Amino acid sequence: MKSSLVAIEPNGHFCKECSIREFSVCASLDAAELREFEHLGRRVHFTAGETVFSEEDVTTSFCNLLEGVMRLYKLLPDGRRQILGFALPGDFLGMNVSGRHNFSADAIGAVTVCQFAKAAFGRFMEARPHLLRRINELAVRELSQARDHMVLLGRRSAEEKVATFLLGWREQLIPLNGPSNTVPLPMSRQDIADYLGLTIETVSRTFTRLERVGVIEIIHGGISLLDPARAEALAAA
Amino acid sequence: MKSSLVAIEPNGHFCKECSIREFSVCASLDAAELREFEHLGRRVHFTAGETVFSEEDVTTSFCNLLEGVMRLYKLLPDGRRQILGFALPGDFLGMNVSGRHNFSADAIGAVTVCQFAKAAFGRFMEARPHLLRRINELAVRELSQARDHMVLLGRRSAEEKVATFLLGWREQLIPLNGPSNTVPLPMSRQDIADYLGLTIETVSRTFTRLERVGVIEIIHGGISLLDPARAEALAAA
DNA sequence: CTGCAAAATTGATCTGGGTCAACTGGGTTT
DNA sequence: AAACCCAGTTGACCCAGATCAATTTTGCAG
Repeated sequence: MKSSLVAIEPNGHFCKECSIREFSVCASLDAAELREFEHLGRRVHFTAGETVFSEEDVTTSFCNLLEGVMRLYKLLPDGRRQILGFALPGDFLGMNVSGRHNFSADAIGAVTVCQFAKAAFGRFMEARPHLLRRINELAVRELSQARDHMVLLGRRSAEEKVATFLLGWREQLIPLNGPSNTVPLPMSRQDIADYLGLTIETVSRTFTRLERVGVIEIIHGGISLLDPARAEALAAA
Repeated sequence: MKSSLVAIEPNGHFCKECSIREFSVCASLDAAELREFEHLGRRVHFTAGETVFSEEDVTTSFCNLLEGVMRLYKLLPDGRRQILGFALPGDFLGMNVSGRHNFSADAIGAVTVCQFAKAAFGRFMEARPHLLRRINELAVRELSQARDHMVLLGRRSAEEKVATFLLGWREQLIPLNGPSNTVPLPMSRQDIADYLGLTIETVSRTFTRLERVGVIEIIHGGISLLDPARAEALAAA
């Protein structure tokens, strides 16, 4: 699980060709700034299950997810896990106020990130309020998602949780893959359970029930959303 | 419940005498800026149970809580409620990215806020990156709290939830009242239940149980924390 | 003080989702 | 192709916390 051997590419990378440039923090930078910016970041690869950073680690760098999916989570001392969310390409990770990460992040499958030394990034941002504004915008959006998730965790039934998750995940994938009723689920059932505050068995049973009533079809590596309207209704949106 | 008659003070208010200046966003402003800033805000009073703003309302103003306690919450269509948190003096409310509030806020008891027109505040902030930085810092701190609360809602037992809440609320009150084992609880049992994802009966029973084992004493308008160490242990921090 | 309504507590019972355990099936190793 | 592994599914049973139903307590208005 621990990140042991990590490939770091030599710094021959150009932001202007970056696939996520228009989604991420970098979207706020102009051509001249990008040229300076690309010297700050270096691409780093992780394989399935590797930990990119851990809660309570001192934050030495921020990172921008380029490829792959990550799970963001917190652990209780006795090992109970709550997954806070799944990160997708374009997500910017590492902002905090204490100087330490306040959650952990693992690669689900292969992952590439663009890593920035905290100090250098901070200096670069110092003189560029538009970058700060962009980061603030992302933080506020994330807060809004966190609030929605609190409602889900505190007040929704298992079936509502699963339906809400499937619809929300489909939504999250739109900027990457375009809209589709075929929803890939790269994370395990255990990950889904820990995201929804359920057990793996309850998630599995709920999937089967949703399939039996014709709302979804369980396919290899994901689900197919057969009846989105019905799913919306079950989600009690 | 709806805010009907609201007292608005004439604008004879000076920031430099404001009780929360050093805690809140205003902490980032210098004397000259404060003089300009104080023309933007106006004090508004609310009485117990009044709604300060509602989810989905277009955001026309931000506000800074000056006195009193507020509950911040979201409702599901069928009336289930999740309280996201309790706001205390110094808290800055209203930041969002969609132009609409993404939660509702009620006064618990009498409340005074310092209200800023969104446009004017935005213009003021435009030229002052340090204010933006301060707001970002508050957003990031709030995100961290939201993540902790997700863990509580998704993975903790009723007893852990209640113990965690009491300790957390005591902590939150320190900047206002100083440290104390006498913890006022201005919110109702129902509010606590909706904050913790429990029912009012479970909260009540858990309080009684904690009292029976000598961890707390239930007093008028709050509790007294008799055995903080034991409470920490029950909270499974 | 009296009467009433809202908030809180307590008890009895029920149930959604957890726990424990067995089984299935696809993928990998030998 | 046999042996194994591990994620996922399914079934049987259980229990923490919800629900339902009285009380009891508190806060106030008259």
